[in-house]
Amino acid sequence: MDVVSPELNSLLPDEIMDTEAIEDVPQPQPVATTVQSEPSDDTSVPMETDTPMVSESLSLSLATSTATTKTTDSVTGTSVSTSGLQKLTAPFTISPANHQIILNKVASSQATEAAKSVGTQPQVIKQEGQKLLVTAIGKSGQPIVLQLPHTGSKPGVSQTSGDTKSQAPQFKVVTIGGRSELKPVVGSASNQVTTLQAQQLKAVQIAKKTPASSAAPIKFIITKTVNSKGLSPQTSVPPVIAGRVLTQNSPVIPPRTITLSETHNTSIQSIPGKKIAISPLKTPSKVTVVSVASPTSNTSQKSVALPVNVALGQQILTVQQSTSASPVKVATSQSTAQSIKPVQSVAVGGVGGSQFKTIIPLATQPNVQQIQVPGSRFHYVRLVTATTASSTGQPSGPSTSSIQTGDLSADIFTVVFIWQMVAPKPLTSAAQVVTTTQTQQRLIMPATPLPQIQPNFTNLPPGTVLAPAPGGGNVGYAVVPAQYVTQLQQSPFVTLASSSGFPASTGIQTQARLPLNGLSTAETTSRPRKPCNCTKSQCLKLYCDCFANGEFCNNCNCNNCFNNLEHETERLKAIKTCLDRNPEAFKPKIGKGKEGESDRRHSKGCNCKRSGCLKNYCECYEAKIMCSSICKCIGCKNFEESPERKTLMHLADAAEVRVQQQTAAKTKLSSQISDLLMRTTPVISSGGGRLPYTFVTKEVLEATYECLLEQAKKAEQTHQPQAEAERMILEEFGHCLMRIISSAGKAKADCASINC
DNA sequence: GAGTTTGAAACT
DNA sequence: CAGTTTCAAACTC
Repeated sequence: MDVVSPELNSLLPDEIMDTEAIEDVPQPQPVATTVQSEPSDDTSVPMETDTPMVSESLSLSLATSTATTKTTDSVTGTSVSTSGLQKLTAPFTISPANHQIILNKVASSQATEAAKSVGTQPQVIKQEGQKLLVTAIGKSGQPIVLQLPHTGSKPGVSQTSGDTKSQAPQFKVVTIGGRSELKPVVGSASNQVTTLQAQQLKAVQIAKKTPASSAAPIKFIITKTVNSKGLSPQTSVPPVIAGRVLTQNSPVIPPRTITLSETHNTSIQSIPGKKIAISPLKTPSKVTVVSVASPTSNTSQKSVALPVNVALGQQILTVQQSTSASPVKVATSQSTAQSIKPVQSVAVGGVGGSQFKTIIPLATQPNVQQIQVPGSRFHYVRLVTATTASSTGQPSGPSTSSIQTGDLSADIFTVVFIWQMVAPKPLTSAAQVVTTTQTQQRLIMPATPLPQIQPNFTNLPPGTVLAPAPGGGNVGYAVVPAQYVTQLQQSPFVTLASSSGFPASTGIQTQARLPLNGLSTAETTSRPRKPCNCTKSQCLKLYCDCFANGEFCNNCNCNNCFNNLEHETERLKAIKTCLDRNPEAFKPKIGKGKEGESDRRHSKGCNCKRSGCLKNYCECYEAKIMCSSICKCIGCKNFEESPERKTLMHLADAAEVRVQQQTAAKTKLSSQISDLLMRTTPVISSGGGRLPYTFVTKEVLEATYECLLEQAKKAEQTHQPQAEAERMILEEFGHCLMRIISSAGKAKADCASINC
């Protein structure tokens, strides 16, 4: 494992926070209750934000950001509403030691302290001593610990704060934020089968400790919605099983994968991976979920797609399940997945449908968990050590999971940032990377030097780059290119699609998109990155755009390419070399300008001499920005008042308009031709608006031919020029076609009138 | 598609 | 840090 200098952290923020590169996912603006992350959080996450997306990026809010979150069962129509729910703008914290997942920002201590100040305990969902600590980022949120229930716990039982031993056999719907009553817990495993199959909804109840008494816990709702699609009625395994929490410490405990996610045509797969691809990336638009898996885990993981709405204090984590998810697979995977792997993964689907967050168990640490949270562009994952987690329970049934309030005492050692949600792809068994994207993904995983966790990172695959956060103490960062995930998925040994329980998403764009050179997200996402053509650099130098963008070469034309998983060592070395040479080598070149200057400018400026900075040789021009004072160009014409530039821009605009018009014309013509063919093509079946008869019959063709021939003869007799003759013939042909179409339409109408 | 131009990256 | 070389993309024909 390589640790890069703290400078790496400095380059992360810009890209991370550059939300322009993030694929646009509809995210409703939070109502007044939305909690904004504090800029001060940047201390732990040194990000330079070109756009004020901090809160959104860190937000786990998925389905709704409004104060009131309502989860409705698609089948039964039952709904659970939580008032005062807000976006949970908290990163995840994972405690490998105690299976704790803390959804909180680096400054989780702040939230924890705040919670303590009000006398509240972090809400914990425990399973056999495993805790999920969900805390709001920044100030107002109180940490919530989701502790997995013991197997023997009874369904529907709400856990009070401090009762870490009590176990809930199943997920419960818990409302957090002012509501004292607990939602009825979803039925037991057996019940869940029926209930879930019917309702396709799973609710996770999370009890929140109240400051004064645990009797009236504040609730936040975690609901799981399973897509009925593809769900076989005979399926013996209910989606609820997916949410089952098993004791990781137990050797026979099946790997736990809890997917709280929108399954929107996306597949989430948790694969026991041995590697984590972490590499410094250049652009913010890419976010890759990196899995830190134990090399020893070789069993299948269970994944559960859960729409989760988590309201914590004033913060809310909302996850809605998409309808496209295949619950059948989930159930299957869960039923099949058994105790071999100690991996827990939680996937949370957001409204956007393509976004996921995954918390993956780190290495062999039993406490490591995977969490996928869809719906949030930017995610935070922190790994913390939980000192109070209890792990004695045995996983009873697939449907048993409980949420308890519990103590949170953990040492933060690792922080994982995940942003740029993407459509999940099948994961490889060798890697625990969970998410894939239509857009580029990048995973930044801060790693802390805690000794107990350090061993885990030794299992990271080559290419992993870990960097300590500047002044972050025990917090560091690791950047992983989304491409890594893609490669893992493309690897021959990656075949979890069938076992993942999630349908493999189709049409997923494997090539990550970067807001390269300041291009907008739409620009970068609308067109695929050009394949490189490197011949001598082995794609391991910045000459290679793929490498420079932190991507693996994919479908490129390069020769002797080393920018792939097969040459991880070389790649890592090259990355280090580049970083040694220039710590900001992978930082976006287009950043924010000085005060009063343009919002975007080249970080280093160009050095053009002959192009006048009006050709794409110039990086400024290529990025569609003006040259700035830091440029060293000669004969620059790329400034605001430049007539050459204006002319060029006008020409470019005109050309673009022409292209658009041509495209539209082609589309229209194609549509017309298609429509014509539809009308004239003989159709046996009368469905789909097709004409029931064959109108272009042999007789029609012969008649048309006669007409055309007659027109030709007429032209010849009148000694018309060839061009005129052709025109006449074509004109006649057009008339023939019109008559055919007219006849066809009339015949169809007549047919319809007689109901044929 | 081949060859040229260009400027960033890499090297000295 | 400056000059030179290498490199791959952009551009031209």
